[in-house]
Amino acid sequence: MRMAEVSAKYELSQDTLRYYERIGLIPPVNRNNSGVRNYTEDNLKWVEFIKCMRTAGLPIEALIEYVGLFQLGDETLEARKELLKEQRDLLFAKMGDMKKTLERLDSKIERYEQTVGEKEKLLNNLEK
Amino acid sequence: MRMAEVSAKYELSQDTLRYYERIGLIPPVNRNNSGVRNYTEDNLKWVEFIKCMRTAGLPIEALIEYVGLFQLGDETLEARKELLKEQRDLLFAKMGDMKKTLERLDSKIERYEQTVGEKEKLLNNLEK
DNA sequence: ATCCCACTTGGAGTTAACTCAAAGTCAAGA
DNA sequence: TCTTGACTTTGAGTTAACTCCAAGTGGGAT
Repeated sequence: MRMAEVSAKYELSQDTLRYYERIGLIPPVNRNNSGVRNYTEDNLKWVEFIKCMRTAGLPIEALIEYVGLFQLGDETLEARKELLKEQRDLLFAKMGDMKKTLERLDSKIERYEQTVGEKEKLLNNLEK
Repeated sequence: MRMAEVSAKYELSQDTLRYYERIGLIPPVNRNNSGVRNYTEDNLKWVEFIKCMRTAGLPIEALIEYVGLFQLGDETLEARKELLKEQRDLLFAKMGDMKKTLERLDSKIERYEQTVGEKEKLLNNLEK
């Protein structure tokens, strides 16, 4: 699969795809004999995985490390597991913060609804 | 309350507190006659609110707009409500993405646990 | 009186994560 | 043959959100 298609499929700009590859966030993609990238199924899986992780806000640096460990083979299973656990816990904590804020926003909005409602009632009374 | 204390209480650097005030993310804080900030209860509430919102990742730009609207008074109740709703929905969506990623990480970690476990068993067998 | 320390301002520097621009190559179609 | 268009590389530019630095001031302790 060529870059244009990959870009469309995963909604990542071509620049971003090149950038990710350049910094080692996805493993190198093979080229045809004129240097054009040809994404394999395996490449696509990486792209999809990285996109998912980035969407959730995992830092690029940690993901680069994961990809690097992966390429070193089975020796790094344990290290990869620990890395994922660490990021999982960070993500979990962040979701906790967000949940608190979401609740706070919800009750704030609720109060705004009431206040705006009362203002309207007042205006209605004046009209009569 | 002086800045050092506010900084400690909310774990925001003094630089960040000044920055927030400079860009209008918190309303202006009164100074004593030698120009030193003196945070009132009301100022502290803003600091705490903004910290909470920022921790959840709400963009500074939206928060500046909220503070601006607030300072314009009751005319802006409706606009403020809409702004909060919009940010709430964005936050909610983001949490959805993160939940998906969290689940994916959890099952990936689970698989790593199994794989690492099997490798250890293999090694144990070799030792016998 | 002098020294220290917590503050002040204005402006420059940093980091993460892209994003864009310039100049070049190659294959296919008119 | 010439052009078009999708790609290539290298390197610079951008954005958000801080973070740091230099130079200055006012008030309290020694």
